[in-house]
Amino acid sequence: MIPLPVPTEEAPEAVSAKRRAILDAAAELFLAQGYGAVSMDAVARAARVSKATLYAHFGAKDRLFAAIMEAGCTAMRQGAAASTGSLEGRPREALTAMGRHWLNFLLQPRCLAVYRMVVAEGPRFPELAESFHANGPRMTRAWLADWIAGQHAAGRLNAPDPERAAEQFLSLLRGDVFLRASLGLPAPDAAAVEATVAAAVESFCRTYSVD
Amino acid sequence: MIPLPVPTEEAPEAVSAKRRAILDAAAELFLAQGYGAVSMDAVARAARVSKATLYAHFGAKDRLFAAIMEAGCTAMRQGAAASTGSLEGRPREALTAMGRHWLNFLLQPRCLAVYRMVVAEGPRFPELAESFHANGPRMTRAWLADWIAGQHAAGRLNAPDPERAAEQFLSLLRGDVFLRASLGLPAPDAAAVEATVAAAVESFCRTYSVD
DNA sequence: GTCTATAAATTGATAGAC
DNA sequence: GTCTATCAATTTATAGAC
Repeated sequence: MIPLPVPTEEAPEAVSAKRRAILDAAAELFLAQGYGAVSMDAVARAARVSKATLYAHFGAKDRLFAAIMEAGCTAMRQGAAASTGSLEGRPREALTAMGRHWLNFLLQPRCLAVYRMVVAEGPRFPELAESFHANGPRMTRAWLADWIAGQHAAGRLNAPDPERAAEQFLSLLRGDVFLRASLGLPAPDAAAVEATVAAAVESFCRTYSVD
Repeated sequence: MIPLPVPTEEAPEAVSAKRRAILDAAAELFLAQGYGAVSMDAVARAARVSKATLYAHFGAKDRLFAAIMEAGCTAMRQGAAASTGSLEGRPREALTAMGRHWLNFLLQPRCLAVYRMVVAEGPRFPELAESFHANGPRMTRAWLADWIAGQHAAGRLNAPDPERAAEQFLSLLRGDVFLRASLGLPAPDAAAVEATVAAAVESFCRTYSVD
């Protein structure tokens, strides 16, 4: 399981302690309670900083929020890279390992919180939704499609449309487990996750294996 | 066949005109802007009603919101019923018709808004998330699984685990199209929708057709 | 039931001292 | 850069008249 790094936009050395405290506190509050429910007062209190300091670093509430979420999108990309990087061996084994890795990444509370915020505040922050999709789902699919294309060329898979095949595998992986988790319903147990991965791999292989 | 519950919308006669106006105005505002961004003042203004009247009917903001969203969940069930009700004929044709219907339903602005609100406010309204999942995804899957089980028994499909098969078909249907739409990104065109449905049906049939 | 008017608290944001 | 103190606007919610 990949630990989702604490959202950090700037190099730790270059960030003052106050700014770091603000970013940490704001990330925790925003991701837990949403944009509208968090006041600048609450952020200042949690960061043990005055409101004036808060506004000295980030000019407005929406700019602070955007900074937090942008960092969250960057973290998404790291998770995607870690998952797709594990594509080795024959298709069935490679997909099982990658699928297990990716789904467990998606189900992390931090990752779910980022997803929830992007869905919730998409209309208010359009560029945030685009950044999230580009760094998360689109990038993962591109990497997976690239691997599938290689397997197709090598004759180990029969997938003339790698992008579509990648999309389908990732959709199968999310399944009801991710849907429930994104709604905040009780977390699924490890067996449910494993069963979803196994079923996704089985379905994918039946669809795209060489006959 | 699972009994098809009749949508329980409040009888129009039993609802006063003011209450109706409040519900309509609040639904439009909440679904468009979210819980935190909508003030009771704005609802009263949009419904052409005083705030005191608003509070006479619904004691507090969260109760009004809950009423709106509960109605939204009921609407989900209607959409699910309409989609799964069209399962007729041979598997491939039935699934194509049902899939097209269901995905187009999911992509409606109203449906997306409900989904977005449930995801966003799930932590604040836990019973809302449960109601949404029960009336939407879970019910659709149950109906589809029931149909799949019938096809399996009739020897037209090979799906020993109908619940899993139904989950996979619905996951394939959502695909990237629904993901993008839920994030508020530019709406997909009809061709993309149709291609997703066709690919889902193709994949499902390869996985679960009788050999 | 419905309204006008207002209470009481909180919000995002700033001025000015150090 | 950081603080205390405060502004003006807005928030949820409620009295009291009709």
